[in-house]
Amino acid sequence: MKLKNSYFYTLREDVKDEESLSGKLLVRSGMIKKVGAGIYMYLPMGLKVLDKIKKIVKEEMDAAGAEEVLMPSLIPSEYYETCGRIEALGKSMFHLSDRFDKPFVLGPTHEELFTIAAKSKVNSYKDLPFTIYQMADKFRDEPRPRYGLIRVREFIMKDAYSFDRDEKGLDISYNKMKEAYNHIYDRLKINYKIVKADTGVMGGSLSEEYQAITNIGEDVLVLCDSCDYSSNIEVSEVVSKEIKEEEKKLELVETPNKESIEEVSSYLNIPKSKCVKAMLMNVNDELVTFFIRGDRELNLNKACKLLKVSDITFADDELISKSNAVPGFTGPINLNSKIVVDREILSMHNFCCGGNKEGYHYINANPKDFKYDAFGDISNVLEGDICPVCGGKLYFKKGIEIGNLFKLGTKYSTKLGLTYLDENNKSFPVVMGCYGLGIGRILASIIEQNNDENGIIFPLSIAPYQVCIVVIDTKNEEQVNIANKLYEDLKSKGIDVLLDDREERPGVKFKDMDLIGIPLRITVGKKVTDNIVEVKERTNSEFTEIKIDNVINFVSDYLKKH
RNA sequence: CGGGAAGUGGCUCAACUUGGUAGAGCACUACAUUUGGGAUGUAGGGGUUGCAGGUUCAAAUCCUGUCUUCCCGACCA
Repeated sequence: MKLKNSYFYTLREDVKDEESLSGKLLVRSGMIKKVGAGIYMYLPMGLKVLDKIKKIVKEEMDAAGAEEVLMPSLIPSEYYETCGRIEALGKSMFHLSDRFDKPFVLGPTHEELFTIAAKSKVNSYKDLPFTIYQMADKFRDEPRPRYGLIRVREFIMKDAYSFDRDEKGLDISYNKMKEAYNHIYDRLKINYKIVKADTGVMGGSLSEEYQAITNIGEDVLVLCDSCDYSSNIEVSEVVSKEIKEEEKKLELVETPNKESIEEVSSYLNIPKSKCVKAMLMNVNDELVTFFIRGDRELNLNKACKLLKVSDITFADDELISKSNAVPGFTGPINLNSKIVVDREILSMHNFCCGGNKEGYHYINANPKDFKYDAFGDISNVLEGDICPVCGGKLYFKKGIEIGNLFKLGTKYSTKLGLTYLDENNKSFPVVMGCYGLGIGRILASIIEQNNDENGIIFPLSIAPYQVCIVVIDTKNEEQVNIANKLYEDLKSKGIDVLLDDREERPGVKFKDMDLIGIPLRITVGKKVTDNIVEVKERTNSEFTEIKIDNVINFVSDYLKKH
């Protein structure tokens, strides 16, 4: 592509609309433009990168034997009713209706349609297994779109679905996809981790996430310093060691105006880990008090699962007033509300907790001192906790979820009647897996991971152009001719090349080429009279002088090596 | 939805506190001098100050409402 007479533009300053690094760089480099919160246009340079990511994904999907299809985005609501997902997906679905008031949704995820597609094909066990996928827009009414392309409301997702006769088959299909994903993220040069995760609204038994490691990450990844344990904090198991000690006598002590764990702990000089804190919550309009160790946080995801509910919120004053709980001084002893305790509490001794009386806490409380309705692992892991696998020490990293794998099982096939007949003419539901990956989010993650003060540093595999040629003096005919010749020659070799022939000062062109992250730059300047041009890598401040005749070979070799 | 911040030429901001009819930098146009890391000078073009209402002789500025965007919390690729 030649930049003169092209749409290409860049901005010299950050826009105030974007806070994330990748968002700023994408907008400044003219790759995307915001239309509304979480809605963006992809402009030529950005689309070029997007297409390269898509191409890699497609190549690996095809290599894994998956076949591409395309599902609609506009879908009659009834398709989502069968599996109860209008309810499950709730407000995150965009609803609309046609002129006859028939309800439609914009597809937020496509398990149902893929299951229905599979029904057309599957009758016998001989029709299995197979995997189909698509690369299409998804629409989700996010509560809070943010961070540029990282959390948007309309996005391109590659979603694949595997269909097998049994769990064993699913394992094979699943692992094939996992391998394909590994190839994809390796080729994209992403620094990622695979972590265990929650199955969420998709349902099923196992979920693993591909997480790009970045500081802007929305997820906390729990990793172990001595084994390869890795898990999203939302499902990471808390393992605590019981410290045996002799039980002392329960005592109610005065703690005037000391409400928070922080205050109580320092007032009584008891470590936070020897305090128990109460979380007064609303579970289906019933007050439930959760008790966890003072230095931990309640994990709502785990709590919901334990109680088999979909939502837990903070209780309001009215709900709290129905019990004898005193906010700031709530403890499990003689509390008349439903009580759920973290199982860790049951192995603690002589701890401090609220006295259910304004200005009082108990010390030396023990599990035998109170009753509870349920217990389980309901709090978040802390850094330094014990690894549930090897006993090593856990530490955290932040990540952005850029892909995931689900073992769906038979949730959708059962509800939608996707069954096959086995060798004995017996009918069974098909066992499904689903595999998603966000194209735009991958783009954003790569930029989050690869940049410097001059802009984006794209890996060769997805750079909009592999090589750019900058003409220093566009009025110098010789320079222009040489640059054009190099451009044509590189192009004829199938190399993705960009010619900056704009009538701009050299500095402007250098800055722009750096900003958009082109890996290799050829500068055509004064030395053309000696048959010399310069070649420079985006990541290197040094350049190499090269005979014009050798440029093609040099570039070809470079691309082969990297 | 709760909490915080902000909407002024294409972009970044000033003027708002203390009402008097909008200004700078970048970008753009023309000319000149420049030309290897976002040039300089001169002269220009471009804004119903998010929208609607109100107060006032007079509103970017004060008041009310409303919309939008960003940031912090519950969702997810």
